Amino acid sequence: MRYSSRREAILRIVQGTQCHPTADWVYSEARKQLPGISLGTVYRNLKLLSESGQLHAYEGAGGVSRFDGCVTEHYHFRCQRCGVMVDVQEPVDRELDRRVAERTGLRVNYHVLEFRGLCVYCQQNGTESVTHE
Amino acid sequence: MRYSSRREAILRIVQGTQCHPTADWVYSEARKQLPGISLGTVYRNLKLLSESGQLHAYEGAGGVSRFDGCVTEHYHFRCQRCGVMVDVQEPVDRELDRRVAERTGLRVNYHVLEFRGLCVYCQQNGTESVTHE
DNA sequence: TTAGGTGCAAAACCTTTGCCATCCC
DNA sequence: GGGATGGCAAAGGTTTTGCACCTAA
Repeated sequence: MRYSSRREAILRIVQGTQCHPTADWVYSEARKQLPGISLGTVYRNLKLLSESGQLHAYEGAGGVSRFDGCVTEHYHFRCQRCGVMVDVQEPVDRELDRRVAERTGLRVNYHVLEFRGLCVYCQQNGTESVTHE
Repeated sequence: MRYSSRREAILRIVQGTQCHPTADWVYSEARKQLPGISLGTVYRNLKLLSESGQLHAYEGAGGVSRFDGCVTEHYHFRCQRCGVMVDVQEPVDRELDRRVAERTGLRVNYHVLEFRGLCVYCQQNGTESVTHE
């Protein structure tokens, strides 16, 4: 994969945030640095970067993907009301993969675990609008 | 929610399969019984049924939702090559939710766990086409 | 030089929605 | 009768893609 300034910027943007951004959020950030960048380029590079393991992609509610520059295995929590995605500090259980593989014959590479519920903000603001983050 | 023959048929179709179907698959099955049914109706009812807890929806790869008539908590495996989704018989760890909730202040209702890897078929047919299931 | 990267816009894709007719209750 | 449902088709939002033009190596 050849060097490209757009790809580097995109990777840095994703790595530089904890917010598990959508492609659209990355696009608007990228335009601050590279006003001429196009949305297609953002999508193309997010895909390339995730295929090459430099970031991770998670399918989100409503068919919107979220990206994560932290490629160390970890779990997530997603708020059922506002959709915010945060990291969860809980040890990853690799033993689980081994056990399932042995029992089923499936080849298990890893597992994705997502807790669902209400984030702290939404617990306190249940009836208000859904724009915080 | 009032009775409707389309909704009943749709629910039965989802409950009657183990394949975690997409909306499109449900649509094509439904047309066998009700040739005049429309795709919009299938989507509307899948949404209603999942909101009322009579089935579960999972966001899939490529922004495609898959539905599950088995609403008992359980884990899944998804093949990274062909996308097939199967149930995994592994006890659900509710203690995990309690622990995370206590530690983080998040309200955790449940968690979604998906194993990823290669299904038995794809382990043996790695280079062929991707249409089996 | 040249294969890979980019901008732009169109297309593809899945899903939702508006409108009017139809069906439960 | 009246409000929920359904058919149809158009619109919506996200992501991909074709093509001509750049750019890194």
